[in-house]
Amino acid sequence: MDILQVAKRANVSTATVSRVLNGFPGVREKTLARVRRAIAEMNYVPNPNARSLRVGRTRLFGLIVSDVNNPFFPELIDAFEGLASARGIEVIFTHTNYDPKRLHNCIRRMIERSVDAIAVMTSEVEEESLRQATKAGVPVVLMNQRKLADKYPNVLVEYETGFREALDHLLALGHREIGFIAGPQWLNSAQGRKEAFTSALRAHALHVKNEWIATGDMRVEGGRAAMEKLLSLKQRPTAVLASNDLMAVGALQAAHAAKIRVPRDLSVIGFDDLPIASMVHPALSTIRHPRREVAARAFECLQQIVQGEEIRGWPPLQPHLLVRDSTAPPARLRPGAISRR
Amino acid sequence: MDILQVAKRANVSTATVSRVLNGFPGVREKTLARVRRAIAEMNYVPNPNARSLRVGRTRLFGLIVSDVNNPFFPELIDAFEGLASARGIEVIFTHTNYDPKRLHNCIRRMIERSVDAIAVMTSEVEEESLRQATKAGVPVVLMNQRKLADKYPNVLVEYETGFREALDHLLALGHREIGFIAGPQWLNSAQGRKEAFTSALRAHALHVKNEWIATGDMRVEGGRAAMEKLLSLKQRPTAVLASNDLMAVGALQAAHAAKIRVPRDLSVIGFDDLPIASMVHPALSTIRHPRREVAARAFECLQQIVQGEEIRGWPPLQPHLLVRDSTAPPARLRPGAISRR
DNA sequence: TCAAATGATGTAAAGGATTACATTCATCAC
DNA sequence: GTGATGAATGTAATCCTTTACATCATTTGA
Repeated sequence: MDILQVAKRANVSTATVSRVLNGFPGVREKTLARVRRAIAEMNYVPNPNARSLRVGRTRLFGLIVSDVNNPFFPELIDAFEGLASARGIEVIFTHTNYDPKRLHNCIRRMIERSVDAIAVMTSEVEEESLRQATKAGVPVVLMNQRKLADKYPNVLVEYETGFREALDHLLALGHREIGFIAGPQWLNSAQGRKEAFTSALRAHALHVKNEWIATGDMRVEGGRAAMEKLLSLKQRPTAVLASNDLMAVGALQAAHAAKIRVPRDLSVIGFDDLPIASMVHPALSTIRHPRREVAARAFECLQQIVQGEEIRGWPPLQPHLLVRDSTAPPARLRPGAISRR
Repeated sequence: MDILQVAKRANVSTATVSRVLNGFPGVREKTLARVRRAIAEMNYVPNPNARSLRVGRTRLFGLIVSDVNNPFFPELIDAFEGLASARGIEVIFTHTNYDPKRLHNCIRRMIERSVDAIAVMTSEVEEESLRQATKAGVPVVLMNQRKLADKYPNVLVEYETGFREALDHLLALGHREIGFIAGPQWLNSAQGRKEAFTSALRAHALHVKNEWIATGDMRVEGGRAAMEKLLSLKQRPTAVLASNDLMAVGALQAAHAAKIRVPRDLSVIGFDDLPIASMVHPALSTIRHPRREVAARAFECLQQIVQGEEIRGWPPLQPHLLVRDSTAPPARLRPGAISRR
């Protein structure tokens, strides 16, 4: 079942079979048919290792994310994999569990597998790890790594747009006291989100009130704790934005536990639009992170580099607000009081 | 940067370098050191294609799931991938989106990539698709496909145990009227779960009341609709089990919308223990599906087959009940009434 | 001391495709 | 009829590693 058998059966040389296989022009119609039939009859499939060995390309892309278990990623993976498979490219896939050391390993492994390109869709990236890829001649694309934006192709997402829309919405509802649940500032993405939030605040001529910014761990638990802190304040915000949906869900839980009703007594807005955002009660208003588009751009970008095309620069992607049920006009009660109807 | 360069630098033959690379015994200590140094200095990595071409094994496993976006799967993927990478095996990963035709494709693609083995962790499996793999000599392992259990290695999960525990719990709380939200019966897994439920009911000497079995689509929306149906009954159950957590979440939403408080007025138990189960309010009591163990067994099984070992038969895995906040003693009110304290 | 056994290393074939270059054959112009 | 042209096909080198077998050096046993 190698190409030679097919060649024999079709009474041609291996070269001709190869030409048919790869759609090269200049094979007579009749020969073509004969070869095709032979291929079909033997249901022959070419050996990808032999092919890659010779050609130097594997049609294999690497995809690295932070954490499969984080519901942010599945959609991104899905989109990336879908595009790849439509183009006959296979994806090998790993995750770092947020550990930069593991990123190093992941990249090494992928290079050893001689992937054609790597999409590093993690929140944290150390340049050192990327250098391996550069050295090995494997193109890389990153997600939202502004610090490395001039050195590596980068799919950018303009968080600020999302926050502005969220603030527009809250202001329109009448909110003026707006809190924020940030993530740990050593986390790249968390830092970016916080900066985007404060920047959006200023753009709306609101000033940043530090005690209204609590910090969580980007997970549900941390969001709950952060919200508890905000709720314990003498004067507390009437609306709270969270850096991600998981923390927003935690915030909802904290509010519920404190018998503060969302959205009547408090408005909450998340970020990302995870599937859970629409499953919790009340359904969470949130800023949709365009992760399918991120995946698509990342893929396309790699594809272009691999094919030696000019890589196109894109404007950053824009996240947009999705209004669901967790926002309403503020209660305007005296500070600390709890609405009972 | 091929093995010959390394050989030259270390003043040995390519055979010796290969021996060092693959940890074969019988290389003198000194030579070994020399070769190692050469490898390190040139930071040489062997070409996996050439290697696979020669050896006939790729150290590549395929993993096929139904749907990445279904929060059931990430943990399974995570576990599988973790085991693989610890053993120097890479995973190529696809999903069928519940479409048996795509399964066929997925398997074909993996065979074309000459993976060493395939884990088919989908709820639906058509034997026809598997035959490709058999024909190509690629071992396959399935998840919970009882119909194919004698033909293909199979990781079984005994749903019934979980349901029994759930019923034990509900009965102990005092429930006697127990409803069920089933999934579409053309879905393999949904059918299995329903059968397990009725069987568990009978094991507890409760009889199966057909109007208390509603059917959803295994998604949140379907769970909500099914629960609405159950709630509209004259005489309705005091507790409801759902075939999966997504539908249980939908059930929670329906109850909330109908101002029926869970668990005071109605107990709800899910199945799977998805991450959302602990995020919703009230935190969902559920039956934990041992999906990490499923992944581990699947992986181990494939590994054994690939290495030509005797494949071990395991007893089925047991799912267990996790009690959270969505179950409580029944209200014992007159039918249709709503508790107001 | 010598044959045999053992240990370390080397040589070269094999694995299956692609592809530069060579060849064949038909066609055409003159 | 002949040489040139171009289309179709073939030959064989190449990609890089593994590994059966060969070789050579050293040790062992009598």
